[in-house]
Amino acid sequence: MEYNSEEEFLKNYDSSMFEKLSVTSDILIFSVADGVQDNYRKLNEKHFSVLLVKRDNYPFKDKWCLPGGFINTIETSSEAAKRILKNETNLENIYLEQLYTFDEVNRDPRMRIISVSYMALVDKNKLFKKISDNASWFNMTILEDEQTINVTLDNGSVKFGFVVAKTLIEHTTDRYHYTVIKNDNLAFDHPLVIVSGISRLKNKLEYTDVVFNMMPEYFTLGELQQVYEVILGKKLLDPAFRRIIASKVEKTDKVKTGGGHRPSVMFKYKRK
Amino acid sequence: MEYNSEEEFLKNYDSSMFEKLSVTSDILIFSVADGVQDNYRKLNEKHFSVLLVKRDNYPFKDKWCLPGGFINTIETSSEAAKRILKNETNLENIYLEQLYTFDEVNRDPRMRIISVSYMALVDKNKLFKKISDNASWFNMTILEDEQTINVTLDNGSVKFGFVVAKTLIEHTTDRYHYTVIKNDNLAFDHPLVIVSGISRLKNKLEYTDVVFNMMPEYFTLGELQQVYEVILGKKLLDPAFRRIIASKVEKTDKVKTGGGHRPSVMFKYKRK
DNA sequence: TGAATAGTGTCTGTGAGACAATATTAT
DNA sequence: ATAATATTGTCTCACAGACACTATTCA
Repeated sequence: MEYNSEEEFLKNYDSSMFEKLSVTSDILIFSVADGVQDNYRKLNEKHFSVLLVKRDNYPFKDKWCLPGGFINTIETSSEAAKRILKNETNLENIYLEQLYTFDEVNRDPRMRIISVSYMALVDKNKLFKKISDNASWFNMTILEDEQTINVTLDNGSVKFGFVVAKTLIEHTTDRYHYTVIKNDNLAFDHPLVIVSGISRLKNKLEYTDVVFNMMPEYFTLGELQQVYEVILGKKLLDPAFRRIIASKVEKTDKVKTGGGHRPSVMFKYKRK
Repeated sequence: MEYNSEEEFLKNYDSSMFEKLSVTSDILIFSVADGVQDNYRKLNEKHFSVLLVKRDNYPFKDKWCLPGGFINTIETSSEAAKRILKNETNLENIYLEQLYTFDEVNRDPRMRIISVSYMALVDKNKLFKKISDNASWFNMTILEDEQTINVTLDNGSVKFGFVVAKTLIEHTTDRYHYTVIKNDNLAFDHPLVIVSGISRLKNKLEYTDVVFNMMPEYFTLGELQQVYEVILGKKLLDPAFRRIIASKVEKTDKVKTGGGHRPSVMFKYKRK
C-alpha cells in the first residue's frame, strides 16, 4: 500500500505489525550509611549500601532483588524509575542516571523482559526510615581482584553474597563482560546490575561531583573522605584527598565538636 | 491465585498481563575516512564519518536516519545490532558498545518505540564499498561550544546539519541534557543519538584503546594522530601524542614512503 | 595525659605542554 | 633547494604520592 503523506501513513499504521516486548525499569539505589561506634573518640564507620526488596511473589519468591517495575506506555523509563523510587523510599528529586539496558533473552523465566537499569544516589539522612515494608538497606563489602568481584550483602539480619567473573572486552581497557559465578539469594541478573553500578560509581567519583548527592548539606572533609574510601574500597592519603577536593567544597563557619579530638570545620558543596 | 512452586507459577503465567512496547536497536556506525589531497607532499586529510540510511518509507520518508530495526523476541539488542550491521555494511566481528536507551514517549510518531542505541567503530578500509544501496557515509564537521553542538553532515552530494543545545545536569560535571534546536533532515531523535555517541567516543579516546578499531593493522603515528585530531576536533602536539601513545603501539619493520618527505615507520596495536 | 582525628608543609617523581632542533624524502 | 612530514630532545610547570609534623579536643 502506498501513502501520499505522513499523516495518511500514520492514520493507517498498524502498531501490531511488529512483536512487542515487556520492558521494566530497575533501580540501583546507593547510599552511604553510618555504622555504630563504641569508642567515643573514633569516627563512625561508614558503609556503602544498596536498597533491596524481598520478593513475595514468583518468580524468585523469597529472594531479594532491586526495586523495579514495568514501564507503561505513557511514561519514560526514567519516569518509571522515579515513580518506583518514590514508592520505595518516599524520596523525590534525587540523583538518577541511566546505567545500562540488560536484555539477555532468558534473564526472566516468565518471558522476554528487557530491563532499563538506573542508578540513584541518596543521602541516607533524608530517609527518615520511611522505606516500604519489604525493602531493606544492605551494607556491601566488595572484594575485587583481576578476575572476580565478590560482593557480600548484609542488612543486619540476613547476610549473603555473590561472585561475578570479569573478562576484559577485546580492544578495550575499561569494559568488562561479567558472568555470575555464584549467587543464591539475588533474583534475575541483578548481580550484574549491581557490579555494573559499583563500577560506574567508582569511576564517576574520580571525575564528577556525584558524591555530593550522597552527602548532607554540611559535612566535614573527614566524613567526605570516608565516603570516598568506602566506595573505592581503599584508604586515601589525607593531604592528597584535600588537595583534590579543595576546589569542589566551600568552608563554612560551622564546626563539628564532641569527638575527643580536634574539632573539624564543616564544608558544603561548591557548584562551579 | 496462590502457587506452591516456581514451576507451577510459570506454567500458569499470563504474559499479556502487562503492556508491551516495541523496541528497536539503532546503530551509530563511526569511521574515519581518507579525503582527497591535491598536493603530493601533504598527508591525506581525514574525516570523521557516520553511516546514515535514507528512509524510503513513512514516517520521515526521504529523511536520513541511523541504521536500525525492531528487536524480535529471540534475540538480544546487541544481536539485533550485529544483524543490522551485517545487512548494511556486510561486516562482522566489529567493535560494538551499547550507548544509551532513548525512550521519550513521542520519539516515534507511529507509536511508543524504545530504542536501545549502539555505537560501532569500523575501519573503512575493510568495507570495499559493499554497503547497502540506500546507505551512505557522511563526513561530520563538529563545532562545539559551551552551550551548543553544531554538526554538519556531508556525503558529497547531500549536505545538511543540525544543532543541539546542551545543559549540564545538576550535581554533575560530565553529563549533559541535549535538546534538538535545529534539524531538518534527520529522522526521529537521531541527532541526540549522534551527539551522545560523539561525546562518548571523545571521552573513550582518552582512556581506552577503542581507536584501534578504526585503524588498519599497520599505520603510521602521523595517521593515528590525525584520527585523534579529527575526532577530538583539535590539533595535538606531536611529542606529547607520541609519549601518550607509545605504550599502546609497537614498531614494525614496515616503512611508508613516497610522500615527498621523510618516510615514516609503520606501527601496529600492541595489546597489553 | 593520651588517644584520636584535623589539618599543613614539603620533598620527590611523573608526566603533560611547549617549543626547538634534527632527519629525510620527492619533485 | 625546498616544502613537507617524521622524529627526538629538553625545559618547565602542575600535580599526585608519600611522609612528617603540628593542632586540638575530651574522658
